[in-house]
Amino acid sequence: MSPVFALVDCNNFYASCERVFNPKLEHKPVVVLSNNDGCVVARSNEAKALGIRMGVPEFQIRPLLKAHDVQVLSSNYALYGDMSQRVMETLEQFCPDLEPYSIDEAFLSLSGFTSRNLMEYGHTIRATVKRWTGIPVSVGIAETKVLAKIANRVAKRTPDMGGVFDLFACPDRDDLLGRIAVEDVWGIGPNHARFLIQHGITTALQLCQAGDQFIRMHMGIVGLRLVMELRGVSCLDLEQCPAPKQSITCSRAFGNSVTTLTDMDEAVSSYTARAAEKLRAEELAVTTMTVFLTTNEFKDTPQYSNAVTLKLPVATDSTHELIRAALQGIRQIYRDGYLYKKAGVMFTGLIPASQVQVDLFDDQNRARSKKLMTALDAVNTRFGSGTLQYASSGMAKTWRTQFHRRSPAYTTDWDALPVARA
DNA sequence: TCTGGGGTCCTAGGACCC
DNA sequence: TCTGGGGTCCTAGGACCC
Repeated sequence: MSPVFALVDCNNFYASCERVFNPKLEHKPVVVLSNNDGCVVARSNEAKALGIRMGVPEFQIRPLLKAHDVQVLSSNYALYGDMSQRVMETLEQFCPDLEPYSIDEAFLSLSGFTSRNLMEYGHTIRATVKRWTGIPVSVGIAETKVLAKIANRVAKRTPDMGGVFDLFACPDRDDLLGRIAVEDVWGIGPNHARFLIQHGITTALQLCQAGDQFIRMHMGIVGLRLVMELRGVSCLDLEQCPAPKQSITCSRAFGNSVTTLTDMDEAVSSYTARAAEKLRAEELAVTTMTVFLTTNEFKDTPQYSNAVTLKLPVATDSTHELIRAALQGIRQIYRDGYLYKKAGVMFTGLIPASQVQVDLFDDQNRARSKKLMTALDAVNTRFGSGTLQYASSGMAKTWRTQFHRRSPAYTTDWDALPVARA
């Protein structure tokens, strides 16, 4: 059975989520900002039409935002995560062979569906997701993932396609690939794009026709796979059972610069607590932790960044042990006299929590600690994250990430349920 | 004078993704 | 004044072992 992939991708996902619960945003330019209201991370079509680029700092386009009455929102990850789940559950109804690829897109395997009219099926999927979740999606269909990505792009950018494009039904594929810029191919980043253009390869078609040796030598095995996929040879399979996590990170830019070890301790404590929650949610324990901090690279002030990697004596998932280690780490790298902008912790060497090797001389009471963590997570899930927290995370939190224009958590907080008035 | 070969593990860095 | 966060995979090189 020759493979068939569909890529279903939500249109302007964060902006669309906001619109579902706030219809006043309909037909207006909308942008969603990153943490600390720093950069634009999502744009409605109207905002794109104004020339607002992805990733641009908000302060640089402030006059434009004002002039066009652009609706500006802080990001609301609780809302987007929940909406993502609804979209994925809807897709699953159509096709159990589903790989959620990111918060706003999923690959479907339609290999067993070739007797159907794939284009029509795509339209049914699209209409149902819209009806059930309110989120508009685009569907691209082809025989490899890389080509499905391209098909999806075509679906999105060609309004008369109605949001679905089936590459199998394309009469002149070379012509189509010839119109796709090489830097727009999935897997070609800025570095490889620059290199390829220097060598006269500027379109997906030219990349498709490049020599295997040349690609292997300059872009490695990953690049070669990508080119094979462009040629219609499927090398990237649908990954249905997600591989176990390799790492868990929590890092944030500070709302205000941190200049004291006390504040740094608080920030790193709370990031460690957050990362530990994620760790327990995955039922993992950590053996190695990296702590890092850095100054503001955009500022003309003295620069410093450093990181330290600590091996934990026993793999653990308990917040207080991890905080203790993190604070030790911070002491090794913190230097007075800098304006710190960001810090974080990364857990690597993750193992299933059930397989922790206990040290013979281990002095921790593991059973007690496990009960405490279970209770802590339960309270914070029920009453909101941060209801219970460690004293070392501090109270004032002048460094805390800022969200001045956040929408309510419409779907995950009873108090924020939208109210319909008759 | 003549200085093997192959394997594993770890780490750092680069490239990419959304 | 104001510039995000969280991941993956691959590769090269060094340490170490037999």
